[in-house]
Amino acid sequence: MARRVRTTARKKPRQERSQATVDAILSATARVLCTTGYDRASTNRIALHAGVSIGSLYQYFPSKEALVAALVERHIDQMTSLVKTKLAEVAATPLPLAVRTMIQAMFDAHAVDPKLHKVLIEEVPRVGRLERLTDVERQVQGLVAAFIDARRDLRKAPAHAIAFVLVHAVEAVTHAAVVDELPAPRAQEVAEELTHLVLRYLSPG
Amino acid sequence: MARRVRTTARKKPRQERSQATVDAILSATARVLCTTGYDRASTNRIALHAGVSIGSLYQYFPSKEALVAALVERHIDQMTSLVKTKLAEVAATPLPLAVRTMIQAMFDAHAVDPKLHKVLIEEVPRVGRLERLTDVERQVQGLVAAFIDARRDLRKAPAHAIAFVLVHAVEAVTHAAVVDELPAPRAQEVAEELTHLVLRYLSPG
DNA sequence: TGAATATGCGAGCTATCGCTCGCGTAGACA
DNA sequence: TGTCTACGCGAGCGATAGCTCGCATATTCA
Repeated sequence: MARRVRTTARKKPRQERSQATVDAILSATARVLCTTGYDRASTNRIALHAGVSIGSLYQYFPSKEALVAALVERHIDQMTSLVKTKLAEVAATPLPLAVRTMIQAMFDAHAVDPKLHKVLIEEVPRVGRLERLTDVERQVQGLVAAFIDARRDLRKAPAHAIAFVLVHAVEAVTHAAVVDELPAPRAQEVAEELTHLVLRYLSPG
Repeated sequence: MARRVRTTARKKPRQERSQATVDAILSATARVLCTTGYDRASTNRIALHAGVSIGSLYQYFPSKEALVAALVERHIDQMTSLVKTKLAEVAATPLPLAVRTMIQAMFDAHAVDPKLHKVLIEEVPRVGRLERLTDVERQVQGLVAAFIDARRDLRKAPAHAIAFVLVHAVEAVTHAAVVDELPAPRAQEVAEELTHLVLRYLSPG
């Protein structure tokens, strides 16, 4: 157990069927992670659930770490692409609308695959390639800091500090609302309170 | 590996030396968790680092889960006792001071053992007895909700929603500041911004 | 059609895991 | 001092982990 050697890709799929195999493996990884948790999610079990031999799995993913890293990548892309496009869209809109939209986008992003997100955040060790999980937050922080710098209608304070507080606060509340599986009306209340929190915080008054 | 059977205590230490053994085991668990991560932290390795035989370890902790649960308990107690006493202290003080004090208390609580806290939050699977980790948050939320209800000088909104947003926001920002190992001046900035965030949010204006 | 290549297979290797159990030793009490 | 019990020990068990490797089958292309 736990040898963690090769983390780079091993072989690239050239034919259609092999691409299907790769997809099946990744999907199975997500399913098994959700149902059994990280340390019970053995590569053998994943291969079994994917309807693929363990040999095939290791033909495309050189290690368990690489496998999970690939899944993380896929999941992160799905979430961030959603948030990034929204952020670009609202760059020039009035602040209240912009904030409301972004918070909704955060909720939507977390709704992509809440259970997987939970496992990825709460159980996957952030070593090696898996560190990307934390990288993304920094990346988003940068974008938000830029967004804040570009605005003159906000209270003045170090943009990096504002971004730090804002990103983590919004992320955490959204995450908690989704992970705690709040019923829709409660979630709605929380989303509104969160919007309120951010708007009050940013207004120069 | 991974049998997870007995989770209740096995034997209670009666003599002094055995209490020392238990302490050594718990401390070693914390150290090994921090240095190797959760899934590399085997019971054998922990016993080794504690200078104790694997047999002795299992004399006091019936399973790895129980061992980690005990450590979680100890860590949580250290953190929450600090926060709870402060919360009681400031119950009747003016809001700005109360908030400032509580946020400082949160930073202090996270400073108790940041690395352990990080591992406990990010890697330990929340199954069985380990769920207590999430229980605490709900508990704190209740206390804060009560605190809010007791005050008439705040904006009116469902106390539970306010508490939800507040607790998760403050927790996340504090946690991030400590885990990211922000240099002191940056941390100070963040703490001030966080205070600002909360005060703005709570003021009725 | 046949050679070359891409893909798929799974028995099984080694390492390590969580944990047991039989036995030796230190301290308490008579 | 002898007896009883709390405490400590560590070889080693069964299970399972991550992963390899030799071989079978499907596909491409000449």
